[in-house]
Amino acid sequence: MAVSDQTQMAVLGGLSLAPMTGYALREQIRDTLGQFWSESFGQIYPALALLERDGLIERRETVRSGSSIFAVTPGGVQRLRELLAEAPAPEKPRNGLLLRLFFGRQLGADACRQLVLDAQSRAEADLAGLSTVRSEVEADDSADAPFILLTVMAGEHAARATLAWAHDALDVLERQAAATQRLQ
Amino acid sequence: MAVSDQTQMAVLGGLSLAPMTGYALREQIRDTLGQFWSESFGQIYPALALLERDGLIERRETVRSGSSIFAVTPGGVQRLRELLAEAPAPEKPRNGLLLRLFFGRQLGADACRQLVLDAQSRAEADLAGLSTVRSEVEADDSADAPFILLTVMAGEHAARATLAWAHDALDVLERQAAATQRLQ
DNA sequence: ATGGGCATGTAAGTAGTTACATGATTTA
DNA sequence: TAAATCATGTAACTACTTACATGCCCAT
Repeated sequence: MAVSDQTQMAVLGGLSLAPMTGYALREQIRDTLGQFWSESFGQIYPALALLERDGLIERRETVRSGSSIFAVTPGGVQRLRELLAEAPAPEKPRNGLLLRLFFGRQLGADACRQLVLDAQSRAEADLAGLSTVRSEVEADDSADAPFILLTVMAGEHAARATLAWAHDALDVLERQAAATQRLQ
Repeated sequence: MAVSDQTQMAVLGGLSLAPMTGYALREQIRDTLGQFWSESFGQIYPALALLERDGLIERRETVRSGSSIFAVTPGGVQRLRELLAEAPAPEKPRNGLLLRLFFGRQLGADACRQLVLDAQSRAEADLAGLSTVRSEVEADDSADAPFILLTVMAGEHAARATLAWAHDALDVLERQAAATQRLQ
């Protein structure tokens, strides 16, 4: 199956930070890129096979039989730069939360309120997690650190925006509930 | 082909606001839900066929031959409420901008700067568009309006967060460029 | 020795997009 | 009357996920 440019970019990029196994790469993507990117096993291994075939990554032996460390070759770095330079694909958003709120009249104000509270909790948890990541990134003086910090900052701003929105949204829902009650 | 619950929800929801043709529904989804939802023709028509088969929507004749207005039936409203009550599917994020910035060391600080500036422009445009939408929603005294307002507010908070982040990010990139220059 | 985590890979299925084909109606 | 727009629908394709199959290695 064809492997998309997007997936190749994530795989080459991940391996460019440090050579590792496919398994470790998947954990790396889930744990450090998870806030804004996702790849599944079913994408990663075919991508590794393709990139190896094209000489963009190479397999290094490990002590453990049946496993290998993948490292980006000079050609792979070149390819990564080309991929990164492509314009980001326009996103096709699918925000289940906002879709439900949009049709909130059918869902009911109480359920909407609960959805907002859930989003609030998630944003609080994200913010806590990001503060840990920020400390790590700030302690890291590698050349990658300043760029990684940009993505941490994006997560923080987004989470704080969610908290501020949740506050306003609960306000609207409360006033709306009060107005509905008056009509009854 | 199977039509996902998500698509059925968007289609039923859209038609619940007002009966319309499939074509108009697609425009409605693109123009009013576009900030947080997307559906393509290839999904909408099969969904309409399925929902009609199940008696959840009905086809009303129009003057124009070969076209029909679709309206939600009582059973369709019931189904919509069930779908809305399902927990939102966890998002699989794919933010091409943040992925590129994460590997910004390979992309280069100048290109990163340009990406941030582009995001800033888009956020400004979004904010301007949303202020128009907000006026419309505030003037609308239908029962749907307060819920639609919640999604408008979410868009506004997200856009303002992007602007604030862009400011900080340009700062980081500038300081980083200055630091790099000192080393040369 | 066995259960759990590390590791690689494939197959089947799902979801969604794009491009195409067709025709009606309106408008310039 | 020609072009643009409204309208419906399908087929081929792309991308991605999930579940499964397999085996290694370490700790208990």
